Amino acid sequence: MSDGSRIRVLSVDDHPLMREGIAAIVNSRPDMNIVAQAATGAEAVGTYRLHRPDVVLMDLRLPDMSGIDALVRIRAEFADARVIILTTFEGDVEIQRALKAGARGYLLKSSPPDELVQAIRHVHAGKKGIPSHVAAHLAEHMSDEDLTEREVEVLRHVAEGNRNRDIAEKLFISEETVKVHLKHIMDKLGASDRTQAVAIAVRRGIIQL
Amino acid sequence: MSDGSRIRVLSVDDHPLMREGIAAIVNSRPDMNIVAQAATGAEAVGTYRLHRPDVVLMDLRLPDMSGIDALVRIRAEFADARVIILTTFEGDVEIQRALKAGARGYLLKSSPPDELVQAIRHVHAGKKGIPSHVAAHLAEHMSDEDLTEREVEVLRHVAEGNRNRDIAEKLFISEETVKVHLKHIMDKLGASDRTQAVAIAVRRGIIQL
DNA sequence: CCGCCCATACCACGATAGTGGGATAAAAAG
DNA sequence: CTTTTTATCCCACTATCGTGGTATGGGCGG
Repeated sequence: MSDGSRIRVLSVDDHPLMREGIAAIVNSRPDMNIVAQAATGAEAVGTYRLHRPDVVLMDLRLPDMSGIDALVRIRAEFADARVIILTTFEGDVEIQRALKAGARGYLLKSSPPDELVQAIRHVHAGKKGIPSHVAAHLAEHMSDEDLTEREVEVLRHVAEGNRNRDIAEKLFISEETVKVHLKHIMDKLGASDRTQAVAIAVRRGIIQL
Repeated sequence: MSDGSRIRVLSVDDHPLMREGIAAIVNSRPDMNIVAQAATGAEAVGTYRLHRPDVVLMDLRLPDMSGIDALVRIRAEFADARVIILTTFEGDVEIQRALKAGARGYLLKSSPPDELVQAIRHVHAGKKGIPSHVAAHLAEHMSDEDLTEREVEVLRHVAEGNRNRDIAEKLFISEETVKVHLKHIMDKLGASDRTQAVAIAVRRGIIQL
C-alpha cells in the first residue's frame, strides 16, 4: 500500500518511551503511519503546520503547556484538525475540557493497542472515537455541578495549607467570602471538610498537587 | 551477534503501549533483547521463573500488586535477580522503598531511551544504575523523618475527610491520641494543617488518593 | 424586565482542630 | 540494660472552621 492512502498521524508526547510505543503500534498497521512526532506543545503546533497530519495523538501533560492548550492553538489555525487525547487517567474534568475544546476522541494510555488504532480510524472517518467505558465514566459526572473559577482558585489555596484569613488577604476579599466559597465547594463536591474537598478535587482532576 | 551473548530482559508493565515502546528501544540495541513481557505482578513472578532473565524492568503500578511487592517475591526466590524500577514519577518515598527492597536501579519513564539502555548495561554489569538527578532528588529527602505505620494510617483517614473523632472510633483509640498522631505528622511533613499534610503526603507518594 | 448565578460581605454560634504540657507502657534500638 | 521510639491517654486553652441566615450589586439568559 502506498503512503498516499495511509492515515497520516502526528504523535505528541514528552515521554520518548511512550512515543516509541505509539509509533510501533501505528506503523505496524497497513493503513496508517506516524509522519511526525513532538515533545512539547509549541513543537506540536509547529509540526502540525508543517505536516498537516490527518490525526493528532495528544498527551495532556506536556512540559510547556497543557495538551488542551496545544489543541486549542492548533484548532485556532486549523478548525478541521482531528485530535485524539491520549493520556494516563487524569479525572473526568480533563476529559470534559478536552471535548469542549474540540477533541474528537479521548483514550487512556492503558488501552489495548487495538483500541488506539480503532480510534484513529474512527476519528479519521469523521466519527467520535470514545471507548464505551470512558463514555460511561463521563456520563456519571456530566450532571455534576462544576466549580466556578473563583472557587477553584480558593481551593488551590486551601490545598497549599492556607487558612481562610490568608486566602482572603491573597485574593483581596474578606474571610467571610472565602468561607462562603468554601461552603459552596464542599457542597458541590460532596465533601465534609476542606481536606476531603481537596482530595476529591485532585481525584477529579479539578486541581493538581 | 548471537542471542547467547545478549542481555536478556523481562519487561513488566500493564500499559501495552509502554511495553511496546520499551521493547522497541531494547530490541533496537545489538547487545540486549526482550525475552518476555508481563502485565501483572503474578505474571511477572511466573515469567521470571520460566525465563530467568538477566535484567527485569518493573513498573510500580500493576493491577494486582505493587511493583515493589513483585520485586520482593522475585528476590525471595532468586536473590540475585537484578531489577530496575521503571515508573512515572511517584514521589521519593517509593524510590526509597524500592531500593530498600533490593532494586538495582530506578528510572523514570520520561527518561531518554539512552538512559534506559545505559541503566540496563550498568545493572547487568553489577553496578547500580541510578541517574544523577534521581539520586540528587533522593538525597534531599533521605534525612527526612519518615511517618510511622500508624501515622500513615491516620493520615489516610484524614484524606477521606474523617474528623478526629471518627478516626478514633475506627482505630479504636481515643480522639486525643489521634490528635497527637496528627501533630507528629504535621511536624514531620512541615505542614501547617491537616489539609496541607495530605497534599504533601500525596506529592511525596506516602499516600495515594 | 425578571429571575438566577456569581461574587461579595457581615454576624453569631457551635463544632472541630491545633498547641502545650505531662504521663504510662511496650517495643525496638543501642 | 539503658535509651529511644512508638503508641497510647488526659487536660486545658486558643484558633480556626463550618453552618445558618441575610444582603447587595453585577451579569446573563429567558
